[in-house]
Amino acid sequence: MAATDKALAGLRQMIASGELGPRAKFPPEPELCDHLGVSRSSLREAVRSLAALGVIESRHGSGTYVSALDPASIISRFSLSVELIPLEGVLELLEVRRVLESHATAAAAARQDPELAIKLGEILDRLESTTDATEIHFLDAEFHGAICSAGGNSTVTALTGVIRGRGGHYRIFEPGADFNAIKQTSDRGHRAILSAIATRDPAAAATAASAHIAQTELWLRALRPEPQPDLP
Amino acid sequence: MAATDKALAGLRQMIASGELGPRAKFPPEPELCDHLGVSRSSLREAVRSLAALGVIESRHGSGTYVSALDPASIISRFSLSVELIPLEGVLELLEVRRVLESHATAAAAARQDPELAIKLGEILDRLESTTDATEIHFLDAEFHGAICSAGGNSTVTALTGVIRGRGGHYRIFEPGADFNAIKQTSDRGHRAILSAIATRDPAAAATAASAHIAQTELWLRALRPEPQPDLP
DNA sequence: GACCGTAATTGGTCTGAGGACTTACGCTTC
DNA sequence: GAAGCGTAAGTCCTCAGACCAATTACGGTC
Repeated sequence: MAATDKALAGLRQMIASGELGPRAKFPPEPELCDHLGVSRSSLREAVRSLAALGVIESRHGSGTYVSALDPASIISRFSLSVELIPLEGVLELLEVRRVLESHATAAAAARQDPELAIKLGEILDRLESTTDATEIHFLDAEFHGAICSAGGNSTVTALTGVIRGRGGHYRIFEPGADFNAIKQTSDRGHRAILSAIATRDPAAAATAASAHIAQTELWLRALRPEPQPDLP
Repeated sequence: MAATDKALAGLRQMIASGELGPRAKFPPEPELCDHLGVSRSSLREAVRSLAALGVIESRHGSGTYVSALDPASIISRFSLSVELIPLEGVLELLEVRRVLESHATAAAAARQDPELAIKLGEILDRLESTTDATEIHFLDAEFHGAICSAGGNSTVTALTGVIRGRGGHYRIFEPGADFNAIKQTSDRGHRAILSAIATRDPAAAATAASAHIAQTELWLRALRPEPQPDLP
């Protein structure tokens, strides 16, 4: 077995066996090297692998720790890879988002939280009064994110958030020929979702959310140009 | 900016900008080090990070390549981290599986593929005639996996597969007090799903799948003992 | 008891060397 | 001329040692 793989397996086993629970601290690197029987380079590469997956966190000068191991933060790490997926793959991901977010929107509507509808209304007021692509993207994420949070499953919120972030790299809302038509359709979709939530109608909320995201899928299918995400 | 982060950003940018497409080959390590301005150690740690996320593949003696970048294979990489999530988190994940697999099962029922029903029936015949925990787990995965595949979205298949793999580490089907009752309930659930698919009733299929997975959630809530997954 | 500076601990980075695997090329052979 | 084979080049993998940077812990000072 290769050195790095051996280290990787050893580290995972330490967590899986319960020897180290969430937020627990690993022994210092030299000690781990001795315990796992690999060099420091190989150990560090293994640690990096698990850190990329959100399982481990290294803090300079402090130590190496097991992460909180909650699904939401682990899923958030996917954005690093999902943002690189080409358009064809994004369409498959959007179906996942449509199904999950439709479910979450229905749950949000069933929750009967009056403050949610007020908050969403404020977001939409701002969203409808702007034409700046960046701000549109931000407010759209805030709107859908708030609904998913109200749905009560943080894993769903994280997963839909990652997918939404990827789709956002395709500039649907760039000022252009169809900009006004697309923006109006999008705004109407948002209002339909809010209306269903405000009237506490889960079925209507699910349908509205599903239709709204399906519309996004259609737009993405229409614009097949090359992706050009800006990375930090 | 830290060296490894600089290398990580550089590598991602090479892919995101389109300079390197799926399956493209990276320059040799020394060349990349020079281009990115970091040492080989830092570069290799960055490569390991992206490899863990399924974005990059290193082949010993050959070179470093961009992966196929398809959503299914990237999502499959999640199993490395999802398998370490504690029980509380698994319950949230199971809700995701319930929603997605319910959707996929409905889609499979709508597909009207006679061979699918035959194949599923054979799997259930074998599943109902065994009491071996390992074989039960394997056949259960085969049954649900075949249905998801028929649903037509490989991302959904990969995602539900990862979650199912995690839940499987909790030994619901260990011979014990409630073994017979649980097994019979599970078998009935599978038959209900198959029946809905065979009669091409998407709504019934969705309901049956949802109920079946919801039942699994109940069982997992009931057994709160420590997780003990066996890792390779 | 609170504050602060120093020392110890720990992860981050770089360099250099040799080993292991894959691939490509040229040679031999039929 | 084509197939098989062995060698050589290319490339990633692993190890070792040294030094840097950030955090933490300790002791002294006020």
